[in-house]
Amino acid sequence: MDNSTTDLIVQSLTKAIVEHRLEPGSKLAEQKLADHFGVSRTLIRQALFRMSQNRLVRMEPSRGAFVASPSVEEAKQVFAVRRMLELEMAVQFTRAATPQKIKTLKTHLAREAAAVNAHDAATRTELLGDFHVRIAELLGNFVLAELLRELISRCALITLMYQSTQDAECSTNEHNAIVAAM
Amino acid sequence: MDNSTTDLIVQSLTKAIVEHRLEPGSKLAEQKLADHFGVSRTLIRQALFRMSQNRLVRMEPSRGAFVASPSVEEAKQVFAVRRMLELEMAVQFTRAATPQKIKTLKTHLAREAAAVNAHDAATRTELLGDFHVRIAELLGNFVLAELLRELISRCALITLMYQSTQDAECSTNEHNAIVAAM
DNA sequence: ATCCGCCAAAGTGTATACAATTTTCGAAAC
DNA sequence: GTTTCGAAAATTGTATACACTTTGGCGGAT
Repeated sequence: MDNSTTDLIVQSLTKAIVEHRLEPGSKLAEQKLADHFGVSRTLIRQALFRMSQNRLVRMEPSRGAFVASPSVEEAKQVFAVRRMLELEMAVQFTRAATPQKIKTLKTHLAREAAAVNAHDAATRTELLGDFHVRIAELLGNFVLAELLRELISRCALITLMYQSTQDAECSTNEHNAIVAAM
Repeated sequence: MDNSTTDLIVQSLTKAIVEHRLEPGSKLAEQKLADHFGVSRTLIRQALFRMSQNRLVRMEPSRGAFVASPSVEEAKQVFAVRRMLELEMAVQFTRAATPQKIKTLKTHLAREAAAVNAHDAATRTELLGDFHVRIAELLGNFVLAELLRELISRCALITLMYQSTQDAECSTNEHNAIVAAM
């Protein structure tokens, strides 16, 4: 089946949510989105359906789709899972690391640094998350990489929601420390 | 939005795949399924779409949906992720365990044993997987629990595919050992 | 002024229609 | 006998239609 168009819509909406252009809790009316993207409701529904599966969107029966607004409790759990995976992943990576692989990570860190210097918050956040996805890929575990990507999207939404109260995200400095330790 | 009907279809198909009534690689024609379930293709497509997200179904553009047949490589990766999570989870649980919680697990083990004695392979497999989901729930992390459930479905499909070559699943004995160690 | 019921408007849920693509199968060519 | 071509049939992808539910507001009763 061809879901390339749906994919584009998912990506576009995901980006909008993660970049906070769509606020948590706001309604995602199907017809409005359909008009906006110039497609029928069918494709919009598919996209919303998918996004409700990775929890960026919440759907209520007969009431429609809304940008997810995870509770504090759920937020903690998502972070806990992410931490679990990334911790164990770091351990495994230090065992499997080769100079070549470490070099790849260092290249990534350089890009992070560039984004920080350019005060480009959007790509900075993106790269901060990608760091861990990259490690999963270097471990050769693409299943893990994909799972992480999903978790990271959820985390991005959460950090934006609770920005003021919580700032637990990995910093570029921490990433540098991790790579240095290998 | 109401997806209760779709949910039923997903559950039914998932069960069929995990119980090996639908072989990996076999075609899932929309109209046939629609007739079988007595609904329109719309709902079938939603169900297949969802199942392709948790990788029990693979979809090819313009060619349709097929029961997934993960490669050996992917199988290893899925197991690796599952092992990572369950390992770290066990560690955390031993720290957070209370007599009450251990008792809950023991009850679960009793049910596992019953299924083994009754030679009920289907519920046995189900309970073997549920053991870890239960631990996640006892940890209070429902996000983790749900993630695990998904991974376990994938694992079930994989073990059925490679049954002859690989038998790496946790046994009831191992579960007993884990609980005893707490 | 507030509350209740009712109707219109808007929105969702499912089915169906239709275009586009793939598959199937038979006949012709080699 | 095998391969190749092409048209019919089947299947997928998207749009649209329609029934049903929710929402919002207006008028009247209290």
